Amino acid sequence: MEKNNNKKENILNSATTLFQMKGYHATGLNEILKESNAPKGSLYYYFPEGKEQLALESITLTRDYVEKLIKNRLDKTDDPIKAIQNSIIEMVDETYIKSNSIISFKSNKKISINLIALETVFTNEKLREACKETFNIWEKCYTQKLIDGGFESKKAKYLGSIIESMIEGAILMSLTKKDDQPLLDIASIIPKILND
Amino acid sequence: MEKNNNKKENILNSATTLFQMKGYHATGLNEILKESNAPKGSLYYYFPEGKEQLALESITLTRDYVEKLIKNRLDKTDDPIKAIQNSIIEMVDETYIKSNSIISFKSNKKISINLIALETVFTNEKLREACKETFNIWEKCYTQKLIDGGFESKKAKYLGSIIESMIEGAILMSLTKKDDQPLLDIASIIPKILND
DNA sequence: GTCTATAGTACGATAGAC
DNA sequence: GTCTATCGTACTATAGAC
Repeated sequence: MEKNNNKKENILNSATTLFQMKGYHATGLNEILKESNAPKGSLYYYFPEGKEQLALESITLTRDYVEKLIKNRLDKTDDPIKAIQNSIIEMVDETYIKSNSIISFKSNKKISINLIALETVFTNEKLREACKETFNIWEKCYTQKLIDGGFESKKAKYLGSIIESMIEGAILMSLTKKDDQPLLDIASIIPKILND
Repeated sequence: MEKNNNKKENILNSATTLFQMKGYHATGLNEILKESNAPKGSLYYYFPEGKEQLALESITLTRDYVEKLIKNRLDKTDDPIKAIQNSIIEMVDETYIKSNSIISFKSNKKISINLIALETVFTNEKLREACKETFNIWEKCYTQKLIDGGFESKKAKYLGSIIESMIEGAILMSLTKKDDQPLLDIASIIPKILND
């Protein structure tokens, strides 16, 4: 049973990394299987609904993993403004891909669902809904931290939406430019946005 | 000659819309040709380097189109803060896709290269570079408006980076959630970010 | 210059041996 | 339960008729 889970986990981990790096449509099942050293039969045994199920579980895996990551980081500092600022700076180490690309992404990092979100906006409602829910959960981490820090509920929600947009946008820009400056820039503006 | 351009333009316009909606890998050449009522021979006559060239020209088309759009909108208002805020609000009408999806996107709208940017980060340097340059050009529109409005050059550049990240992130969120609130939220916070 | 037919490959998925 | 062989379909790209 543990063995089964390991096998399933291997396939899912490879799929998650590949979907996040290359995208849903550019990633072939053969590639996933090659990466995880599994035969095709295994894939359809553990994921009977095929590629879509694989993507769905990849999204929820990333959702839960990143949610814990954010919460752990926010817990490290009492002041919500500094906590949020620091948590963004910590993201830089994960997202910024140096010229020797891939490596940092490849080592089982689960960072971003931005690519699969955009890929499915017009083409796959089920996956789009999963991405939407994921963003909402991450957003709520920031909102809750602000509420705990004394912000009024409605304002905290508004600010949480802005923070989430900024972070996902900066990840997009940092990846495209292969430069961590966009992420550092939005981290540094956080106090101005959150202070009264 | 005009005729040729029209034929080429038709193919390119169809490709641009499909790449932006479905992505580079999910869009087949057959689909582009069907949409633009052209035979396969035409595509390879006008775009001898095939799909990659088609994507490259799609990106530059969108780059120039959106650059003009942004500049025109920023020119409408003298105060840079209000000008930028209003230009974001005007984006809402283009980006927000209601339940009857697609239609607003389909009517030849060139809005976003976010999807193709993320798709090519790890897989196609040429296209990634084109996306990077596109983001830089759009970013400079905001930076220049701030400089013209009296902002110090270095600060204007820093703020331009933040504005561009926020906008692209909010587009991502608005599309994924099918909700214009993320874009409206970041528009409303602009004065707080830009005021001293 | 314009278009059709088709090559060659890779895809997602499945059937069925063991 | 595990794995292989293979199906049918789509893809990008090209060859070559007109």
